Amino acid sequence: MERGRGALGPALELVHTGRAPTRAVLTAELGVTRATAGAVAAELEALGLITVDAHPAAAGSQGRPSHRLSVAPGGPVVLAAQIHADGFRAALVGLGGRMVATAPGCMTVPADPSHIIDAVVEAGAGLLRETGRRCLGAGLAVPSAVAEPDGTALNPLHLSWPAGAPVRRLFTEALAKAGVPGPGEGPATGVTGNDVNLAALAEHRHGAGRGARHLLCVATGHRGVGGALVLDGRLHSGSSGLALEVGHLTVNPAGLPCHCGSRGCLDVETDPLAFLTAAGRTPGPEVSLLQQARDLLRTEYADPAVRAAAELIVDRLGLGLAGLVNILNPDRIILGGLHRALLDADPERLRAVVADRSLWGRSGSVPILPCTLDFNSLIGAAEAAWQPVLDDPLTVLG
Amino acid sequence: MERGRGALGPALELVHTGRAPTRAVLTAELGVTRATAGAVAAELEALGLITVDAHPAAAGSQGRPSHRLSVAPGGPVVLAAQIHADGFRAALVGLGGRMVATAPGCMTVPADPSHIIDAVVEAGAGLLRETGRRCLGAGLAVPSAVAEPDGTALNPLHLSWPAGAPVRRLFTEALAKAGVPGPGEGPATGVTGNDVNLAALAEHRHGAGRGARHLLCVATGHRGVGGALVLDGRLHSGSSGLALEVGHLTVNPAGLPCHCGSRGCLDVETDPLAFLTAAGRTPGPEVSLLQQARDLLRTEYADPAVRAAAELIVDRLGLGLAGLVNILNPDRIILGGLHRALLDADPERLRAVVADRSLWGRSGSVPILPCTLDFNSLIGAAEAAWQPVLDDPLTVLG
DNA sequence: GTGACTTTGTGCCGACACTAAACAAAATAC
DNA sequence: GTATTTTGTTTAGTGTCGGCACAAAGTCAC
Repeated sequence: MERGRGALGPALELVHTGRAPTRAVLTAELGVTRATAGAVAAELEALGLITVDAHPAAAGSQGRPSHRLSVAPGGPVVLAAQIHADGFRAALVGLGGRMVATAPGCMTVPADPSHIIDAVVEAGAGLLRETGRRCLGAGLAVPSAVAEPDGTALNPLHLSWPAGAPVRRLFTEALAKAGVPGPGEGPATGVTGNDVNLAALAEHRHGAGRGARHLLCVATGHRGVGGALVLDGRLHSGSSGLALEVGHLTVNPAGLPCHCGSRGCLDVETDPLAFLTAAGRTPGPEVSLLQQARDLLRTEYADPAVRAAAELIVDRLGLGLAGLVNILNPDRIILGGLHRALLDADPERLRAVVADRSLWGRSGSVPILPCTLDFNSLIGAAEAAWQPVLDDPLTVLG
Repeated sequence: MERGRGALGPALELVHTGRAPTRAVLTAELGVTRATAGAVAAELEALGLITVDAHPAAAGSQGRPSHRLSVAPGGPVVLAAQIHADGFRAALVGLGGRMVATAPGCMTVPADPSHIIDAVVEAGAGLLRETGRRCLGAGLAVPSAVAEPDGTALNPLHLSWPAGAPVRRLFTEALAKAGVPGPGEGPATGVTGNDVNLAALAEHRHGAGRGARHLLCVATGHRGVGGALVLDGRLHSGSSGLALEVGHLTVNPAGLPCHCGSRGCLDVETDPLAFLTAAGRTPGPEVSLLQQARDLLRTEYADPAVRAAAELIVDRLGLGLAGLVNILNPDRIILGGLHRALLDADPERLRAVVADRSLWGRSGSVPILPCTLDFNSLIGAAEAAWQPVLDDPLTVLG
């Protein structure tokens, strides 16, 4: 008597995000009867996705103690991959955002995207062979806007890739070449997305964005600024995957010219290079601009010139965030990269600027938080790969 | 043998928006079997919401001709109300966006919002008494941002209302006072929203926005600029109803100061007053600014000064729209008010500016269309009032 | 016209996800 | 030790929908 197919996906997502620690909570969250929740949990356990503790946890409260629901420790995984300016990283990620195995691979990124995509997939496939875990999908994060439905990288700025590189196709081909299995008998099909978008998804599921209904993420990488919006738990990437290109909001009308044709864009006014320049430093070639900017902020914040530069960047960032608040009206903002470091250095200043410059900020200001997840783009790539399973476990696992 | 409760809402919405002219199309659109679609149609007919033609329409194509599905002509209605700078308007609106009866009431708007809300509701209640139609809900459009979940009007700019007027409460109280019945036994509860938001909803259901998945609307009233976004058929109004306050995007860094503290905002650079000023006209007090701007554009577009002013405003509007395209990535843009008139005057110029200044505009540009619906805010208020019925007809009607 | 074909609509049955309600289990409360 | 509270399971039943066969109403070919 197998019951609960319709509620299976939502139930798995609740356990996955840690919002259903017991069957009793699951019952309440799903809005179904105890019988249904029990059947659903039993079926997810039979599928090998979750485990139900044999012995109830320490009671503490009144009534029959409940058995703990958790993600199955030895359960299936997805292959997660990330490509960034300094190289790549591959990992196996289980449900609950758990990193099961990682293969950091630092190297210079070649101009031919297929080489590095092959390499990162091969690294992931190696992890699969070592661990022997079942693989249900694969996701890749790239530092570029990814156009839908083509799956092409439009502006791989930090990489020396050609614009329009067909990253999804290359990823899927690499998965087939490396023999990475999908949920069925065929090879896995690769999910590919922008790194900031995927990081936002990860933060929403497992990090500082939990529980937000309208989550805005803004982050700097090495150059430029990326944005992402998670609406009701789903990534909003626009009609062709190109939404939240927030880098060209005007934040300094008299500012630097930008390649977009305007001046004083968020992109060129708040990225690591802008900060280093404002502080009067000439960036060196040894480590990444982001690293140099972070180091400067950490070690020399007492220096008035550094502090003034930070405040200048914060003011401009605040102007940009205020513009986004007026347009998107999020209930939470999460910052990553250099912006996160700037928030940590002086949280009040940024919050004050945003509240002052957004239309309704004075009545009820938006919480602005640092991101909390390590490797959030990587975890986000895994989240995207898990999505089909979370939507309909039975069809995928059958 | 009542079947098809789950698909009832989607089916009604398909008939309501004219996307399901026959049961065969309904079957395909719902993705169910013919049996289910037939049962659903029968139940909606039994509820008095739709009619199924007794005789099949002229065949034309091969196979058995299908019976026509349409909105029930004498079916229930909702009370729709709109308040604008020049007064108010009330109407009864049936399914399909059909205006069944209207009561235009022009007058000056008093500083006390409850007076005019009482008046517009009383006008609507009069229509209900005259026609004897069953009323299932009520919606009100106001020219102000409406904060959620409070239902207060934050910036009733064109009206002399106090900021923060509790319009939803006043509306609901007026409905009770006037004895407007809701779907159950109690009085109707009023739905209240910003006029541009509601207009966007109406255009999406019955106008130029049909079929768009990510629809952006931008419109000028008399002063300022409003925006709205319809995502997958649902209005996106942000976490507290304040999204798409697009008026403070910077479109002219050296421009006029704005009350928001910045300069050159879309609000002050592209509204009717900006156009009249740019054309060297001093606006008179006799008709509304919007009317004067439209008249000038229609009658004197040949005048080089007027044409240059129009092009200036179009260029600035294009810059603002390009910024929104970068952030929202819509698949269609609809313009209303003066912006609509400017688009009509020179469609190519605006499209070119948006394509040129948006990041990905050159590869695939966004269609920009004029709005097509008369009284779209009013119809939108009705749409919002119909929403509970469209979501779950059985619960509302019993 | 007549028959073949195409498309639409309906009746019947079964699958199945879920509810309802009674029962059972395991803790705390007094 | 008994009552109470909360959790979990069993059983029966309900309602929605898919599958399938059949019927209806047109066009097309000749």
